Amino acid sequence: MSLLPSFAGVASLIADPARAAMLIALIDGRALPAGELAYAAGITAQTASSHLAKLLDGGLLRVETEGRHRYYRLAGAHVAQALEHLATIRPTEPVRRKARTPQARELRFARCCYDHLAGQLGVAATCALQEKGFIVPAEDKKFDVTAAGAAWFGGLGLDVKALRPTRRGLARQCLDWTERSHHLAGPLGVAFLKTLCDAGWLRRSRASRIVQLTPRGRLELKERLGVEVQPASELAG
Amino acid sequence: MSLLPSFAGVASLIADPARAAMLIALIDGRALPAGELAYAAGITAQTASSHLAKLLDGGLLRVETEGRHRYYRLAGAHVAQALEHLATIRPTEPVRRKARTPQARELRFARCCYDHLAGQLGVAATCALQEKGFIVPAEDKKFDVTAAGAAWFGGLGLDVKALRPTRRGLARQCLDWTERSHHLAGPLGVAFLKTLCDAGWLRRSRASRIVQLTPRGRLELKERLGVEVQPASELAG
DNA sequence: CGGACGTTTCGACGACGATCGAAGCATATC
DNA sequence: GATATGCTTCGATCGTCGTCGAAACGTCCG
Repeated sequence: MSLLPSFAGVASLIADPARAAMLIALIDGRALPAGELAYAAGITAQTASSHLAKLLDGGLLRVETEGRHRYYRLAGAHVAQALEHLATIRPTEPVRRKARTPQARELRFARCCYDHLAGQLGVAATCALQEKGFIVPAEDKKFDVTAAGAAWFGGLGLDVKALRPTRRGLARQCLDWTERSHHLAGPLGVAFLKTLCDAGWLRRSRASRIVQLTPRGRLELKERLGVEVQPASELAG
Repeated sequence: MSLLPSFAGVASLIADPARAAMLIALIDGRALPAGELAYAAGITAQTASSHLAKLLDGGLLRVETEGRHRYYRLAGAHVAQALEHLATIRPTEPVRRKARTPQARELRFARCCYDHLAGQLGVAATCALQEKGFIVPAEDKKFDVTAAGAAWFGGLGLDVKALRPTRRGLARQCLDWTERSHHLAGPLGVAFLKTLCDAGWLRRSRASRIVQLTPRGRLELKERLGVEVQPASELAG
């Protein structure tokens, strides 16, 4: 009866490895041209074009034409969320730990998700903020910022009151890809990452989504938040 | 980089219509035997068995053997969440409204989901119950029944106090497929549908899951709940 | 035990769809 | 205009997977 066209249909769109690779490449919200997505998926331009058309129809992507390029991006945050939730499902068997590339390791350690901090560092920081009572989980996947929290952010030069909440609130809980936990997102999350970068605690890579923790940043995070992390290079993987 | 090997794999498990139907049948957390799932998906027992084995491997289902039955259920709340988020993705385009068969139209208008009311009518009624303050959304996808609500149900001859809550509560929020919203489920939902049928407001079809709204029912629902709906036969699509 | 029932395994068939080569369009560059 | 580049459409091939019939396995019941 096909009462659920969207459901299985959407899943089948994600099910193809090539399409999944493209979606993953787009998950941080960037817009990429078709050719680059083809490269990311390891397929020819023709095949990629066909896939992109399907994802477009399926409501997973949006596209903007600019000159002779066509830039594709996720249709919205709800798509990113759905993808992230999908990733929480794992095969039951103890999946053999694959040896990760150094890059993958760094990416897992700290990266930007849209414009906020994600990865082990992002989750650790968010946990610490909660433990200190600076932010508290609220309904609808949001965080409330406490008075103490506003003061603490202020000490970093981040004026919480100056931030303009979007329709979805000031601070949101964003499910973390690799860590299976939440990290800080929303306008506060964006400002937080920017503040930490400006202060020289973090460094964003230009080419990828990797975020590096500087020695200075490591020290400050430990002192101010009690967050103690190993740099990516020392992680087992 | 294959940071998420299981990603496309999990999606492909959901992508099959038969498997999707089984997952949907399980989305409220109940455990169902293989045969019933086969029936729900409209396939033979052999085929269903193969699908169930895959879903099991994929970490989407758990199973408990009891006598000669095998009861399958979702592997956890995270699976249900992922499924629901998937359902939020819709084709962008007001996809050319397919001419639905009269049956599909009726099914979309009102049907029973297990033993409670679903479809446009189910969602409308549930929304009205919330607006009137008779039920309020609670944690863990449950509804709480207010004192006013208990009184209102009592006026219908439905004694809320006489209902025995299951382990999952007295009233639950069940995701509605076609309407992309929640409707009332759980013991209260079951009793509600039964009461409305007994009162002659609704009529359940014996062969299918279609539920018909009688003229009397239409009038009563409008007066008592402020619910105003068009009968299925007058709907456009 | 023997028969009924629920479930799984095996094998074969058939259809859907992912893929790429070749060609067609559109835009940019000279 | 002519040519290169980025992307899409068309057509054909091929592998994969969903499907069911037949049969085996296990449990319940008389």
